[in-house]
Amino acid sequence: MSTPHHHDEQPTLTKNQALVFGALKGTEGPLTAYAILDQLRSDGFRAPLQVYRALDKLVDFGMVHRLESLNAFVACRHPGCSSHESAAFAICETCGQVEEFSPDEAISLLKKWATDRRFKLAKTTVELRGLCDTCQATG
Amino acid sequence: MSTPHHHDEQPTLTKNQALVFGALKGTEGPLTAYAILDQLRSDGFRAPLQVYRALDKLVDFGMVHRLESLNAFVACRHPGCSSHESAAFAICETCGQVEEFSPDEAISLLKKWATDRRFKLAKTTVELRGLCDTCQATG
DNA sequence: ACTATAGCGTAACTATATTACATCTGACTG
DNA sequence: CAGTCAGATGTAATATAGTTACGCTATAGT
Repeated sequence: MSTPHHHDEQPTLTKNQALVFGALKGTEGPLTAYAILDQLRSDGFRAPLQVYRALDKLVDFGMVHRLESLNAFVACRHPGCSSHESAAFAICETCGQVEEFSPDEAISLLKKWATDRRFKLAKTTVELRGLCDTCQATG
Repeated sequence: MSTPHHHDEQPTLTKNQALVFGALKGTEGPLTAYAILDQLRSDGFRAPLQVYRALDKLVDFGMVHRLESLNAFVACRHPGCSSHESAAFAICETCGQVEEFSPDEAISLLKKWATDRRFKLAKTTVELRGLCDTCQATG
């Protein structure tokens, strides 16, 4: 196996990482760390740290995103996990659905702002909260 | 006094709201709710809820922003509290300094994305994490 | 006075995340 | 093979963040 690097295409996952990633992939919408823990108790998980450790790695690999405004996590839906650096999320406050998108132009403008200020950008968080199409119609 | 509305210019603050706002204004950088609580114990604050209730109102008034990626709060630095809707934050991970700015173009693009998807936008979170100019030089 | 609304005080609790420390496992080295 | 080193794991305890529940207070309108 090759040494795992930040943002490798397909890093080899440990057992715990695979279990946590599986839980996220198998769920539509975000999961909190404790929700993942509960799902994985039958697989032997006992403590939050087991989940947080796996999540740290998965986020580092670019396979999972953290939603800051929800304290929750989602599997990356980008085929091939491209462009995590420019990921943004639209979160419906009614149904909880999360749509991941890549507002490249907007992100470029933010990067330009950072460059102009000599701010060395490590991570960009863009999260839209509101009501999805369906929930507006329903409500 | 006029009835306080969302985003009125200068809403009358209650005693607790004024204390919490004062704590934030008097601090360079963000404060967590519990940090505010500790600061205000000498003013009679005893419980987190006293802080959270005041913060809810202050955020509603547009006088305070919540930083989702820090679980913390900052006083709005915009003169006259204009353009809270397009506020963004650059957060230095070394010194903790927070710079508020208004990336109007980027926000417009995000709004357009939302409109195109019929996503009814309630709140936009834009937070840049990284290293400020000074801390790059220092470190 | 009666009522409605907003604010306040306190306790208990839930939810989220980290620290500390011990153990295990596989890979590399001499 | 024994030594050792890094990464991963298991567990408990603790720290940090936020909410629910309940009752009381203040003020404005009728």
